[in-house]
Amino acid sequence: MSKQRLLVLVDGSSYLFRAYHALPKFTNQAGEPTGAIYGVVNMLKKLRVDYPSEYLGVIFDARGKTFRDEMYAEYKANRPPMPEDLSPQIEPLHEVVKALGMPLLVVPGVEADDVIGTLATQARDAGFKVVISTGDKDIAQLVDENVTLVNTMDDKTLDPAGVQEKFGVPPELIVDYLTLIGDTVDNVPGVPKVGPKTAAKWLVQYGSLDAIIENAHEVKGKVGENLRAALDQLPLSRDLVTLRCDVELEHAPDALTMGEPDLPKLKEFFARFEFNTWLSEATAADVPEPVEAHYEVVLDENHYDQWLQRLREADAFAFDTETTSLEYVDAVVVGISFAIEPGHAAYVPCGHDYPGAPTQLSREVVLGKIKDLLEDPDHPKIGQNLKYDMSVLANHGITLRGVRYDTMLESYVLDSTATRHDMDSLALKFLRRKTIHFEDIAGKGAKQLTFNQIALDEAAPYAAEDADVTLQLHQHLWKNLAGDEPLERLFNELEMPLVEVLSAVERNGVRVDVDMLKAQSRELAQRLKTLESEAHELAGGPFNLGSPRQIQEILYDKQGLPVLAKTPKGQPSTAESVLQELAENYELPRVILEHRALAKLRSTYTDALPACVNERTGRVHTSYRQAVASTGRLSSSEPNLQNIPIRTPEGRKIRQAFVAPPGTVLLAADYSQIELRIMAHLSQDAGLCSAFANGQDIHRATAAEVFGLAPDDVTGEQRRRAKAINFGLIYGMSAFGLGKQLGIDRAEAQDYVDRYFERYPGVRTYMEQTKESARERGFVETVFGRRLHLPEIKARNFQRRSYAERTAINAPMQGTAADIIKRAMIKLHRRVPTDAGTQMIMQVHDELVFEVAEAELESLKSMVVEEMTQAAELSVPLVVDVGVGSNWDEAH
DNA sequence: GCCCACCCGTAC
DNA sequence: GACGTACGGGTGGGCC
Repeated sequence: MSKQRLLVLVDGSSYLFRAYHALPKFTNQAGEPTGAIYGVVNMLKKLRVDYPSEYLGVIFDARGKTFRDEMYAEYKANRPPMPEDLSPQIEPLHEVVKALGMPLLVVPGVEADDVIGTLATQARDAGFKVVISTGDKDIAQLVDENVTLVNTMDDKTLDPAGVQEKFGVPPELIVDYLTLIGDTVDNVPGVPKVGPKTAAKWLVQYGSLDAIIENAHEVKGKVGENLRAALDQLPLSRDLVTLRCDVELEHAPDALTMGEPDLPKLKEFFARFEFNTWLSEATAADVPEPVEAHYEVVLDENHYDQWLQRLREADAFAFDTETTSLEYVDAVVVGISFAIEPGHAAYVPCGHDYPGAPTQLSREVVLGKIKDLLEDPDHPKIGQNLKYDMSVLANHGITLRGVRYDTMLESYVLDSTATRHDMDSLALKFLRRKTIHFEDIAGKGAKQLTFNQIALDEAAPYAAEDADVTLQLHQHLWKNLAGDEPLERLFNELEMPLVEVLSAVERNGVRVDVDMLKAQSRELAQRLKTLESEAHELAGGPFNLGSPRQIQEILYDKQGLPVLAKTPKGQPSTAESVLQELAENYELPRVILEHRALAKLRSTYTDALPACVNERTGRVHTSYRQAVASTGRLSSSEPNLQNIPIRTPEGRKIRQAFVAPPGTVLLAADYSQIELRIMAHLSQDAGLCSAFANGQDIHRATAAEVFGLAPDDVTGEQRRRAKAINFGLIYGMSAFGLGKQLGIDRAEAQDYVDRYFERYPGVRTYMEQTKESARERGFVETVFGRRLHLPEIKARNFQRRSYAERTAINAPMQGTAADIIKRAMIKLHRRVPTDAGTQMIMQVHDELVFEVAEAELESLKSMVVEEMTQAAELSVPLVVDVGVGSNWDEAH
């Protein structure tokens, strides 16, 4: 015999009002009211404990008029408007209810009570027991032997006997009862002077409202007169208080089933509203059940074959390579680990050599047997930072394909502002799991072992865990990513396909003329020496020119120069802009500046770069980091090739050392003003759009507008100022910042800004809307759906909030530009022929650099321009400038 | 010898 | 306080 099904219906609107009035006026740090949300969610949680039914619906009133307003113009006319700190709680509450996994019903044109009446009736007829959670007495009319009420605030339940006891009439007379009493709040007229007592007395005496009406003539006294005077409007009142039980609904009661809670969303809400206990609960619940680890070490061919078979049969598998080095171009595989289901993983060592190491399968056998599988695009792979594994495998002639899920990128796409996306951090954050760290088994510092030197009983659990944890992370992260269409597309169509492109660009490397750099170093050293003596002479004694602290002492303490600015720590600043100003009147700052500039070039570039040339390839191989910059940009490190000097002639000489090998030339293609173009696209500002559409020099056009001149009459200085305005806007700069940048006073800078916004009003609107949307949604996004979370956009702390606002303005532009060039890179990687020596070798945010076989120059040039300009359809054209030369400086 | 915070400067 | 995103070199102090 099956148990009778139970449907719980929640009168959300009734609880919303009751919670609002019952609870103190909670607000979060950002000043958002949260009390009513807290109260309702608290009630819902309690209800789930009391009635853990499979079927449940939470019903709220919709906005706007209902059929009762049509029936009776005065309906609810006495009701005060909704308090202004309640209405902003409604939408978020709906979202929380959904995130709790509860079916939410908001039906326009009727009231929540009518929806409840309809569902209760339908459910009862379908054989359900129904419990209605409400604080509203009107709903007592629905009670029968299968429908009961519960007031979750005070835990009182009402069955038919309870209704009789409470109201003095049975449920079927509740409508009549309410009609006689009327409702002052809803402005339903009843019979004046008739309250609960009289209504119940009459109904007991006569049996129904109709009977009372029939016998109205015999009722004595003032109330009798009132009753007779009210006779005409009683039918209307009865209609108004009668719940409709035939509302057209999308779903039958048995479709109202509890879903799984959306824990990430709940966490987001609970964090935002500062419901910290629930936040911890949700955080604790958002961790998969830990599974027992069964890790195997594979040492013989038979065992390996079994694993290979399972890998081939799996829908997807996680793997990780262990190697001799973090340097991807030199790393050699010493083992591979696999996981197909959580808790089960294997490590296949194939290169551990230490005294007493067990006999292992050879690298040739291990890689040889798995090559086909790794190269098969139809076998999806899961990994953490797969670009590295891809490169390591390439070192052994294996082209990794089917690179489908990179957990590092899953985490990055979900939240680019997280500071770390390495496996250990992700495991701790998402699985609450403390993993074995590399340093735990390899040691650190000078005596750090390479992986092949680590004993298998330590290495195997570490390696197998890597594959296992990666698989578990993927399952967890993918649950959050899949189904979020924009993010899923960004991941599938942009970030994952980019992995192999970046791997190729890194492996291609750049040829650097080491002799040239070394010669530059020597020359710089000489000039530095001269400048140093000069400085020491001016200072009246030796000091370290590389030490800001010592410079500060000399300039401000010993020589008493004016302190024009301080560092964030409060120390007198010796930054360039400050010394620049001091240099107008003093000699020493000028010398320090020149020394600094040259010392920077030497230490960071001419000395450092030669050390980065790989011995085997003779080229420099940077690492592009795909999960670092919160806006979606790439970053480059070891060495950073994205900050090679260009502005000064001395700096540019370093670019001359980035050379094309014989038979090739360098081609550099960069987007012209891409971020301003994106600003035009996003803001749809007419003036900005038409300036780009007409191919104008944008800074000159801006100057013409701001200074009220014809473009041809704009001076160089005016153009420079307009350029500063344009860049400042992209960064969310204030008038203060602009003034400082241009060396003008704040009022003048404000005047520029005002005139700019007067001429380009769309830009101002866009910026305001972006901030507003960030406040509402908690994030901003790029044209291609990349998100950047801004939890501090509502911070009370001015500094934090302002910073979030500037980020909100900048991120969509910077991020869209990043998306666009990534798209172009993917397309070009697929199109560029690989046989004649042409290859992509660098990306610098808005620029791509290719090494091009001379014979292919013309075709490549048009291909690059085509793909870069077509990488996005904006409302303004994308323009790409191309240069060619034997070195990177010439190619500009 | 190693690590880290700080200051500074390079790029887009 | 005031301009977004990065990386990295040198100093100088603390720690082992």
